[in-house]
Amino acid sequence: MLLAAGQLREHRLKVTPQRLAIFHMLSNTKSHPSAEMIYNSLRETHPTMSLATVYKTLDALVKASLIQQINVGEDAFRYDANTDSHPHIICTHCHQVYDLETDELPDLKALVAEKTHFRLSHEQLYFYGTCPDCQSEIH
Amino acid sequence: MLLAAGQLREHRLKVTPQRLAIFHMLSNTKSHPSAEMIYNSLRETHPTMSLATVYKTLDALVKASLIQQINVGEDAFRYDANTDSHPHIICTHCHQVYDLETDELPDLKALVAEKTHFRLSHEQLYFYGTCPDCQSEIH
DNA sequence: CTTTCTGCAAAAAGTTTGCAGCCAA
DNA sequence: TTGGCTGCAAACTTTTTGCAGAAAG
Repeated sequence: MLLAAGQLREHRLKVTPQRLAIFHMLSNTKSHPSAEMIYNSLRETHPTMSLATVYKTLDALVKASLIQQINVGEDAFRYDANTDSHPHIICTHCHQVYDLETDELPDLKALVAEKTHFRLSHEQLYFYGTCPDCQSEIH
Repeated sequence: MLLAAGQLREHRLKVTPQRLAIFHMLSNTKSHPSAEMIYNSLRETHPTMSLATVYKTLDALVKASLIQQINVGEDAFRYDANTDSHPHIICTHCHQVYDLETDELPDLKALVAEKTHFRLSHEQLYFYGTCPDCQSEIH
């Protein structure tokens, strides 16, 4: 992937097959996978890659602001190639994590900054419930 | 503490000194402590209490909906005796966690439910930044 | 050729569990 | 009395780290 390689180079990160695979996989999914999920999904194509490498790569990508780490309240962190600080909605039944379009919600940052006098850097908004698919499945 | 004892009994939990101490400590702080912080702060008065007991007690209190567990994105969980699902604001400098009054923010739940067709159960809203105290300290 | 990266294994950190004895009801 | 609770130690899970060899630039 030329694009990914360029982005890595810009941050003075060496372009390795492992990094390309992880970054590429994250860029082409909407599933917000955990480190373990990434590791398992790349096992077929990269059978020698270790879980430690997945963690080190994710750490490098987060530090370079090429991906973001999110914490939906499960045991493990999830990763997202969309680096905007956008709200997520999580199905507590199937554990899928979906994006919410930012423009669908009012901007709270300015309001909170005004009320609290904090200098705000980012926010994390999570909504939990049952997704439409799981709702019909339960019935 | 009579109040706390009664709340424990209502949920068929035995009233023990350890549970009273933990519940009481959580009810009288605004600091959203972690299990470790609770353990350390009760060491003086309850030197024989183990960290495992703190975890088991917190688990029992969460299950009884007497406290809530929050996940501000740090390594460890934090606990809050305020069981309403209210937004938090976290100082990334001093790691303090503050409450935000719910009525200061618009209610997003109905809006999100309408847009996504999820059946929503709860939400977690976290704002990150530098608190006023740390802002002046840095200068 | 230098520096960074990988992959293995071991360690760390937070949390959970098994179990024997203890205590609230 | 008895079923639930405590406290200890051991286990477990996710993530981090040290290090030797491998690969990128």
